[in-house]
Amino acid sequence: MADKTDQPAGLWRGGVGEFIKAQREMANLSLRQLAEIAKISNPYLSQVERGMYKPSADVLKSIAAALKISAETMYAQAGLLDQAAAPGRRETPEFEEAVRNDARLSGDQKDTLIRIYRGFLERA
Amino acid sequence: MADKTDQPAGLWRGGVGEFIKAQREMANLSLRQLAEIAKISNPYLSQVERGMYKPSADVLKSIAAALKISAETMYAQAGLLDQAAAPGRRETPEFEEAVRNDARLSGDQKDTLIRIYRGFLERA
DNA sequence: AGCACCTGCTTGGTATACTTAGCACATCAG
DNA sequence: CTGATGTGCTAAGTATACCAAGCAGGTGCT
Repeated sequence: MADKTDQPAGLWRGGVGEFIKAQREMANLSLRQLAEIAKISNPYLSQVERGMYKPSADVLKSIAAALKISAETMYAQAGLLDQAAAPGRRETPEFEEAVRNDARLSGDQKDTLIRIYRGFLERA
Repeated sequence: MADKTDQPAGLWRGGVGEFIKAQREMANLSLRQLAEIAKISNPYLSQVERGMYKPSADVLKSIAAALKISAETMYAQAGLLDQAAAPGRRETPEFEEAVRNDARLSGDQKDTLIRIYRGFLERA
């Protein structure tokens, strides 16, 4: 929670709003049109675009769908996905990513596997 | 917003809570421990685990980090990243596939990692 | 002049995400 | 048997995400 992107309260410096507004204008949609498609109220969308509120993931997903953008791109813009996930995709840390994403492993088990793995790499 | 996953109010049928609880127990963390790491209150985490509240993306991200799970995995479990996904996006990397594709590992090392991995899975 | 229909914004309220204080039951040390 | 410390949970309050109603300005049409 205590991220560098967090503002004390009430106001939020988000680039999400600007991003949404830019995408909306590029799609030639009015506030009310986009709000209706995304099933949110138009005043709220207005406030979101101006960075007064930090929309929930549900709303972000809904807006993304209305704008025909992937939810991932939206979350990335909102700073909810620490890694840049857009087009270009890296492939270096295959192993550790696979371990971290494996829901069947416990935290300790993940640490163990990664420790062994790194040990192997150092021996080369 | 008016998704199929939405319940009228107050209660939510989400599998996220169960998922979080399972991951927390696999990591041998108490409610308070995880709550402190994730910087949320422990009663709230309790309620989230029992599906009484639908946590915001911030909280999900924070919990995911505390559990050493990728935020994407978390969002997917929460139903916030459904199928559409990004165009060029690859499937989730499987552990054994990642090991076999890792050119920096020797054959023996690959076998060792996979053997340990399978041992971990059997313990569940 | 009007009226109709856009545009985005403000106001005031409701719903819900989230917190702080504290309860009830367990386990272990003295 | 106490007291200390652990577990998860309830209750009551605060903060904020979100909505419905309505206002002010712009454009066009008759």
